[in-house]
Amino acid sequence: MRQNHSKLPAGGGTERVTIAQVAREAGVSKTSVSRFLGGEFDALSVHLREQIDKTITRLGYHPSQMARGLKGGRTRLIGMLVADILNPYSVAVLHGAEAACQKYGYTLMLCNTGNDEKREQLSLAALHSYSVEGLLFNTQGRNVTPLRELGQAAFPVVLLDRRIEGCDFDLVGLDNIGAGQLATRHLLEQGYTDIALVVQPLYGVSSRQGRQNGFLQAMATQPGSHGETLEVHLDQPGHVAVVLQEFFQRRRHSKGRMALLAGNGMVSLQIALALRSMKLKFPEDIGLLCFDELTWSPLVDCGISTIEQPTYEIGFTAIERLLARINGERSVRMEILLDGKLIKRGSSMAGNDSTAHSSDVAKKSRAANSFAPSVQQTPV
Amino acid sequence: MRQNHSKLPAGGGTERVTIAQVAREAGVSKTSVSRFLGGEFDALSVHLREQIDKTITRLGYHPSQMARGLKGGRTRLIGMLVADILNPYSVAVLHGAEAACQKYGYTLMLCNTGNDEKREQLSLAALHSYSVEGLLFNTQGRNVTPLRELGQAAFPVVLLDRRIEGCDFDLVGLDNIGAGQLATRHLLEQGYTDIALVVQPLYGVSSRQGRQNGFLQAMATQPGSHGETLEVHLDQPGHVAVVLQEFFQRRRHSKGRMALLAGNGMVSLQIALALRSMKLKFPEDIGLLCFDELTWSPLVDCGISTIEQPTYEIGFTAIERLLARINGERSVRMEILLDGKLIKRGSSMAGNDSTAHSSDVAKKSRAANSFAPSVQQTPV
DNA sequence: CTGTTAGCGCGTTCAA
DNA sequence: TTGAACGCGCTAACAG
Repeated sequence: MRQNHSKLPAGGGTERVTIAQVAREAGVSKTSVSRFLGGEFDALSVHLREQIDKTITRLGYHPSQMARGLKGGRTRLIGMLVADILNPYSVAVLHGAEAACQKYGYTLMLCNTGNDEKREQLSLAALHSYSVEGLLFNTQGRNVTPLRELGQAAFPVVLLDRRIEGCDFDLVGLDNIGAGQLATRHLLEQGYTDIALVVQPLYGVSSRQGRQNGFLQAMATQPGSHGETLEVHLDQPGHVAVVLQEFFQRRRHSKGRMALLAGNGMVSLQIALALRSMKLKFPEDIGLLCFDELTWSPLVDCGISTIEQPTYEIGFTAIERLLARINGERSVRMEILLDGKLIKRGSSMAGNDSTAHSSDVAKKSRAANSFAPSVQQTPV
Repeated sequence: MRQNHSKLPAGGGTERVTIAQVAREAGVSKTSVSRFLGGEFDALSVHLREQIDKTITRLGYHPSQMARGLKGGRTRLIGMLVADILNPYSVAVLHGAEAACQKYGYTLMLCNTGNDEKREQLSLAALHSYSVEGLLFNTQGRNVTPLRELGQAAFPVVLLDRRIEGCDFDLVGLDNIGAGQLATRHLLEQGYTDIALVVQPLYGVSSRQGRQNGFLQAMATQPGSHGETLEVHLDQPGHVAVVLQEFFQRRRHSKGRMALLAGNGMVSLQIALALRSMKLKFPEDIGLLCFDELTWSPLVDCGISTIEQPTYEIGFTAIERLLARINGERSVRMEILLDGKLIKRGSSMAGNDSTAHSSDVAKKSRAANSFAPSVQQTPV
């Protein structure tokens, strides 16, 4: 009888050890084992406890979360919807979120929507079908009807980075306005007066709008400075170069010093590629400051100054917020905005009286072959 | 009676629509609904079919995968264990894997082990407890006992990138030997004769060993050339700089032209940082070729030459392989090795008679402040 | 073609 | 303290 617990009875498949087997071998009832698992030790005699403990480890028993979830709804599953897994920001946040899940005994179900509404819907349905206890959400705010339903049902959802119109979910992200101001002030202090914020289409994306607001507010404090927002489409190769080119031409009569403020990591990359194709160097020709600290930020030319987001913390905190909701917290909507950190590098430090002014930049950029050839494309 | 299907009966919680409700409202039995879901249309009258279809959409019914899995073991869940989610290679593979999962109607449960054995064990147990149908595995090959058990139980597992001693799981990854040769031959053709392969500790990691083998084989074809392998610890800040320094000193009497071959993306980053801290430029001072194409490869100085891996395809293929096993394929162990692609950029193209030779490099590197200060640390 | 019945592995009453 | 019995939502035999 002692050798009867072979793990490979017949066919190749792993036979699951069930609570019933444990109970039988330990000579107790299923309930006792269940209680043991649930930590209700005060309802078990010491003898039983030991007996069960031994049997469990001997058989290598692991309770089935499936069955467990089926009963009480505690699946210990959290779904995460990511807009674009190729976006380093998303991955960095994912890193923190996964760590938190592991800490609190949850498991992450990951879906990448690739910025596709349809896949978003499908993923949402899939996650729902597994009875995830909550959702971490980071996607385009388009077509929010399914989201609204979740909201009405008081289903636990925490938004990452972007607010969504008409949904009162908790949000964890960056203090975008503050970060926008921080970035802009730094550029102004360095003597830049012609500054362009380069972003992907603002269309209702609250984080982008927040950064723009911060940017505009800070610009407004400096009379005589000129600030404008450039929208670029990252899915159109070479578009960034064209937009920059136009900007340079437009400002060719300006006496001011020029700088670019990249709205996020993916824009940064495209800007860096575009500038290179135009043979423009920073900070000599133009200043540059980018949202999102990336591994390669220190590496390009004299190093790119950045606004670093506490991505790991954002992900970790978001999960904690979500767990609070899952555990029944009913307080009003919460918004946790963490601070960005300015990392100064060469790209924004031209010194106070460098050579190049707007007119020079325009000339130079015209001279170079303008339309960025073979720019490596990284979809939005 | 028609208005009776409210989704929010009482409390805030989302009440799940069950198959029983659908059956009741449609006036049929649960079995019929189940058959409908399972696509057994030939066992249903047209009338029933329509009735069920309507009721399902009206109620917004979604079958519970939990309950479904509990019964037949088809959870449509796949677990993925990632060694380090901060490693761009892992993320790129994840991207492909997730896409494949979505295509085939599976959902991915993601665990990041952070190269920690303990977390690996825990994650394995967690995934098992959810009855994942298969496992995508990419981690250190240490402590493989739990893996072996899975192997004996014929549990579907596909290995990513690295083979594991004593386990006969399918593998999808790069043709490392071929890629190593490809890389080395390119450097030799460009006139480099003193080449160092810089890798993280080889310790049983088959992919690293494969690349080294390819490297050594290619070096052996070129008499008079010198090749050596440098092991670096990425978790020790500045270690790369020290190792390179020592290499330069060791080769200071050589007449040959020097090049570095980075063993993966994370090593590339540290090498680039180290060279910069030593004020060494490529390709003037030293040639550089890196495994793993990264978004920033074209951006650093004159651009870094790379060996690009078909990461998306690796992830996608791995899932397909796994599904084949899940669906009962019993053929012998398979190894799918995809080809790397050489992307030539400035860092390996010094032209045939550039200035710098080993002796100069040694001198120059000594002159600069050698111990990389404040090197941004990115753990292994 | 269709419905009835019996579990899947577990948590949770309710008695003993 | 312990155990028997029921049900979670679903699928799969087995009848009709």
